[in-house]
Amino acid sequence: MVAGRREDPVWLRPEQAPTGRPGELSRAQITAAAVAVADADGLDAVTMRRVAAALGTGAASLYRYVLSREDVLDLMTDAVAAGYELQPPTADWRRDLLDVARQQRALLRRHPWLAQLTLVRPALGPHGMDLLEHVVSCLAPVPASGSAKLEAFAVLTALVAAHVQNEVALPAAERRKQLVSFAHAVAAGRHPHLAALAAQAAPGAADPESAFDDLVLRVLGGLLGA
Amino acid sequence: MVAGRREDPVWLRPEQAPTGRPGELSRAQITAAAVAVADADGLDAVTMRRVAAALGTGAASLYRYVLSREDVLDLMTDAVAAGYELQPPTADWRRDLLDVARQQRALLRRHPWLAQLTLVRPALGPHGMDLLEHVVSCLAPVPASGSAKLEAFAVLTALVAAHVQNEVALPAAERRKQLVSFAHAVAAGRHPHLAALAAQAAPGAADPESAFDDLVLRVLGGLLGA
DNA sequence: CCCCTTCGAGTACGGTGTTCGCGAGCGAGG
DNA sequence: CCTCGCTCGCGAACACCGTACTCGAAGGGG
Repeated sequence: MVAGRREDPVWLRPEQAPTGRPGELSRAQITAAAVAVADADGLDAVTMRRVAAALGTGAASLYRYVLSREDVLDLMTDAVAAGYELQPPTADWRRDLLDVARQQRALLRRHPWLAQLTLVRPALGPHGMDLLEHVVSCLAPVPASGSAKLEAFAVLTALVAAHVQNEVALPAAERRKQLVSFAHAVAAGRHPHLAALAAQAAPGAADPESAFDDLVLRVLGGLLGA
Repeated sequence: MVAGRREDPVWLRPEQAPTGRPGELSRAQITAAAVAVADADGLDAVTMRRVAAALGTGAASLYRYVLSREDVLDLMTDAVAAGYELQPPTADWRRDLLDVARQQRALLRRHPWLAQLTLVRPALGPHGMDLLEHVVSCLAPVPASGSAKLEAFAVLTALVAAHVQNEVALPAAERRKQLVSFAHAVAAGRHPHLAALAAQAAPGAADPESAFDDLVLRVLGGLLGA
């Protein structure tokens, strides 16, 4: 029960050795520095050297606190998850989960790199577990199997992350490529239904907040029964 | 109208110059080699040097056919999308879209790296456009706005990709970490609802095929009306 | 046939994550 | 109080990576 096996998640490994010279840094500091770098210059800018420089130390020093760069990414994910303000469940689980989704969207918009991380490297640290506990507790009155509830959590998370990624976290060049491809396909004439869709035009794009709410509620309804 | 601007997607740029010495390779060959490497050793193994080596050439040569490594990834995505066997729409759009989702799942399982790519770098090449056209045509009788249909396509794609990623495309070490974290959270006792869920146990996990079908149909129902 | 253009690819550059080795520093045991 | 054993900090090094430059070589249209 001493914990700390190399293949365990970061959060279960002891941060410091119990004996010897104590460290000058902490995982919390490393995590904060990494988040700051990612916020400023994106996820690719989160290199060991860069994070270390932000802390005024050398890259190799970080490995005293962390096993790999992926550990840093996991820590970043959970650090942001600490930002949820979980309200006690009400009688209306749809409202409760919509609130969670809205908070997730807000966090993802504040940290655009998180969308990619959530999608490609789903990590559940302590704060992620708290979030999951909260969601499951909100769903207590819903007559669905436990696995269905876990699935709902996973789907909701992925849905919001993908949504925000399309909203803000995709490089402008990528979005431009999509548009050009679409326009080209329409112009080529071999995609009549797409052409019809394009002709129908986007009707001013209703306010994105309520569109998001609507999307989440629809998916939730489908997942967990009307 | 000559096409070929540097910021256009790969598929719109001419593959070869119209004059001068013709190339010995082709984008198709490069794409096939890259897919083979990814199938064998994962997406991270798809390096310019490795793909070039598989073709018996040098890394720098690939840049005669491709602007960057990201171009190669886009080509890989669309190459797999060529594998869809799109049936003519029936009267039952739910069945039609479920068929698409099943095919997508099968393709993703055959090429596990694609899940990550789809989630993090959604690319719509010619075959992707054909797929989108097909989905939209299946949805013709559905009374929903065009943007709602596009949204449904995006959600469906992301949903299936995330699902397959959790099924097969996540490294065993990652899945293990999730389990350990979960068990640890339950054992710590501060997550009663999670503990209840764990106690309730997974009831033999019903056959994953029908679970997938069920998930897709539920989400579709929520998205596009009962 | 020749020349212009493109192709092939060796070499090089600046970067990455990670390991090694070693001196420095701290805390505990005698 | 001193010393021993440990850990920490971190410069240097390794094996790669994506990509730019720069040639000589090679093929096809005039």
